[in-house]
Amino acid sequence: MGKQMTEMLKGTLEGIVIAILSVRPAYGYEITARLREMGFSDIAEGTVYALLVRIEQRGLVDVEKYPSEKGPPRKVYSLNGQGQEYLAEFWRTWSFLTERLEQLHE
Amino acid sequence: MGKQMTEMLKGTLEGIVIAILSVRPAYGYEITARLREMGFSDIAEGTVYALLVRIEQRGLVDVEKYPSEKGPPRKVYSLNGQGQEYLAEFWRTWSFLTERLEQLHE
DNA sequence: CGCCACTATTCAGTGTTACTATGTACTAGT
DNA sequence: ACTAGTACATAGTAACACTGAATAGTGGCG
Repeated sequence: MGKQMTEMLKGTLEGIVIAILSVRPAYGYEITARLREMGFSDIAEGTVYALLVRIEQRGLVDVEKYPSEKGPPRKVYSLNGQGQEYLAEFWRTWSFLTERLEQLHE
Repeated sequence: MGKQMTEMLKGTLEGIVIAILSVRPAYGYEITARLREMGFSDIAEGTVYALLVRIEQRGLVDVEKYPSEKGPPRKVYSLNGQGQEYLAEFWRTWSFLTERLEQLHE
């Protein structure tokens, strides 16, 4: 992945993952796969898991473990109230930024 | 400034400053002022100067010193060929990101 | 059985970036 | 002298995504 993308993802990847969770609960492996489908082909699994630990510690998501048919149990993350607030704030910040950048892009 | 904005600026602030320079050459103090006019009210001067040092070291800009009526000489930065390439790449990356996020935002 | 592929999570170490909080330096106005 | 405004610089910090590996469970194949 380009270095620019790496830097630009800082702050936005978190929002992206939380937006994914706002649709419906999901577990790490699944989220990674969905990101790849979206075109973020080079996001490492490790990156996603680290991010999930962070948002869990901040209390934005609730976690439950479910057995998996294949492999270790899944940790399923679901967005809670705080997470939804965070998401709303994320979209506000994002809109602010896109407006300024569109102006610059002419 | 919000923590979200701080993180989201990583990677984009550089692009914003370079986009500003693509319009016409400018010096640090001036760029800071322009950012504030744009609504980035809490971007510290130190942040901008550090960023300018970085992009100079990467060879994206040319630098010339001009005496100022008030205060120390101005370091005027102007975008060179490499900088323009970088800017083009920046817009491509930004477009990719906005497309995915708009999809998520529904 | 032993090996591989796929599923699923975790973690230590690294590099980059923006912020905080200063410090330096020059000029003009009071 | 003192203050305000202009202009640049920098050491230290926090946060984030990446690299590269390790661990663990299941099923299929030769």
